[in-house]
Amino acid sequence: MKRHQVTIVDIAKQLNLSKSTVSRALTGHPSVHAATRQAVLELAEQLDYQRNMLAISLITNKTNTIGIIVPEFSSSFFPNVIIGAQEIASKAGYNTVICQSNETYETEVANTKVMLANQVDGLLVSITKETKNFDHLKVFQRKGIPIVFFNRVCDDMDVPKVIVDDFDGAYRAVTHLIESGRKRIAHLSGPPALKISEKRLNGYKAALRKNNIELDEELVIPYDLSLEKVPIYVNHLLNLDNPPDAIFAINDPTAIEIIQVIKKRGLKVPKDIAVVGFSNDYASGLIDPALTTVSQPVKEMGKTAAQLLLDQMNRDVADWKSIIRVLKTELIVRNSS
Amino acid sequence: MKRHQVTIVDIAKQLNLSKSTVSRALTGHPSVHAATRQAVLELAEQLDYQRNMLAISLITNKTNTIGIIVPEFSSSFFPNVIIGAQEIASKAGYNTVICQSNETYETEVANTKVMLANQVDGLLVSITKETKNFDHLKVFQRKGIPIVFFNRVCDDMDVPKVIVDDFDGAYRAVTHLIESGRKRIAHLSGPPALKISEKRLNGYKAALRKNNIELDEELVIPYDLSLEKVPIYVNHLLNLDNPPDAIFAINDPTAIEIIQVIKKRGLKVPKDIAVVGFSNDYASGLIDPALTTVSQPVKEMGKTAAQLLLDQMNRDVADWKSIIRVLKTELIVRNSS
DNA sequence: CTGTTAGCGCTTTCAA
DNA sequence: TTGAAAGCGCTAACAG
Repeated sequence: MKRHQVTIVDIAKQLNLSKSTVSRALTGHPSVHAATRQAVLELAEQLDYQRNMLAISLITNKTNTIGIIVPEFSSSFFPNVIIGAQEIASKAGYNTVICQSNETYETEVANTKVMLANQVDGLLVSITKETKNFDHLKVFQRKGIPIVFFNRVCDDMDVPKVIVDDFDGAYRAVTHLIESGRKRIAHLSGPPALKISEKRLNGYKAALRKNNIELDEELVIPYDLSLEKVPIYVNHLLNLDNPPDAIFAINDPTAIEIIQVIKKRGLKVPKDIAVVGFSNDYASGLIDPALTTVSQPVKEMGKTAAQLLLDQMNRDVADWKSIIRVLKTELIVRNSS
Repeated sequence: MKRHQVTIVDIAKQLNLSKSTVSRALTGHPSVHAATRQAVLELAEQLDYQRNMLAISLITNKTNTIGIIVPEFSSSFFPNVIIGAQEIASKAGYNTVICQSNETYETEVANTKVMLANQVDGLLVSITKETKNFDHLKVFQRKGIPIVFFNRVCDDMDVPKVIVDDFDGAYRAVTHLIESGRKRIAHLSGPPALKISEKRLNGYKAALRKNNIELDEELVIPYDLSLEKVPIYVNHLLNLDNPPDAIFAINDPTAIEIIQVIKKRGLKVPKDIAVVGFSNDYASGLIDPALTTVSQPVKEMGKTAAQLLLDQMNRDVADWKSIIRVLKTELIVRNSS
């Protein structure tokens, strides 16, 4: 069937005006007779006229849409970042198109194609744990479409980034464990390719060093963030001749899994072994024992990233800046440590 | 700055062909010489040509986009529905635009405007707790844009809906409580305007009736789903002369809040009072004690809704059907009951 | 202040 | 099989 849409021409005909005059009236152009404008606006209202953004975008080469690509959607982290970003974007008159890459490189590449097809005016990205090649993202730079990274950033590209102070957060988390008397602190780390893994690992190491605890490589296990594998690593750690008395996890979902495994083995958290996470996800306060964790200003991160993106979009390509905004974290001590 | 885009004209010029031929080659039109097509395709590839969907949409009056409006984003429920819906949509070549209404009617109305501006080809909606007037949604029907409701549906409108068997789920949850010896079962219900509230309430009542337990109106409290108000109602219930020995909550977030409040008062779940939720959110299995709840096939719901929408979109308006798809729930008994 | 003209990038008749 | 021309709905010069 054929949908009918009310167009400027319809209004122009009924009012015996030219298209351009109607257009001007509609877009608030100053040089239109007040009475004319009034008439146009009234009729438009009455006819329920909607501007055809497709046509406008075709001309202006702007879609008023920003794209957001996130690795997943299931923990509370990314949805909350998105809430923040949408708040800022919609205030500035931008819509958002959201894609999730499902933590796979191929999907992420496909997502960028979608964004290109949608002709987004800007892109917010948090990369997958697999992403090592960034050509699909560099395309945007080349096309003059600004990009801002958040959380999981790409060091290769000279664009704005919003992160938290991962090093500092990890450092404080581990220091807290040491101060509560833990001697052998393990770290279930993330994929080495991710900057956050590296920085949190460095924070962990620095805290040990500062307190004259020798780093035991045996206690540091990098893993690929597939939660179903956590039991393997935790059991491995607990089966060591000299098992750890604390585990610092790369993130909260991991820490929560760790606690489950420990409990299943009949050990007590934190008596036998303390656990600390990173993120302060919604579930972390609810689990038993409640998880000690490093909280990130999640919504804030979304807002900041969106704001940075808007700034770029209103600038000439030549003036693009590659600011790195580092947000503060906060250590939340609960019962798991 | 001026972004440059490779267009059909560029290709046509280089190959000394007409725009139309290039267009035909690109769109896989049969009547084009094999060699010509080959040449066009190769050059397009080499030039990294991207079809301008705006222009195509302008002509075809189709955007290949479906809209999704959800009340919130913070529990695990809606993100998971969206994952399911996106899976089906993208397989069919559709992009998705997601909006969250933040549980307020005004935002929902604004969201529908966004969807209209984006000229979505179809809409998936779960309404807010406040939505009583549906004019903003009926607009879509009038314009020939199909709508499918999921989870929170509108009974006023004759369109496809995907829900779970709320009555049955509630019935079984409450029956389970009765069978485990509970005598005074309270129900923290949702806003009466929402169908799910009504149906779960009816399931609750039916289970009581079936077991010859008289309904005590004092034990049924409808509330507006603002979690911060849960303590008020729970404390009220616990302060009754004859307090309940179980609470059935409209959903999991509510149940989780209830457990917190009970624990804070120094009472034990489930010894002193059992709690049962509805949804099987991610957090529900983690909380202490693990929550007994009615699980819904969440991703499935998204998939079904998207499929129903696609079906409508490929049909003439006259043939639109208003199927109601009811998905099965499952009672998951854990430690809170 | 208003009308005319051209054109955004593409598809789609209608001819050749 | 290919080309020329018209037009999707709108805006943006350029005239008047």
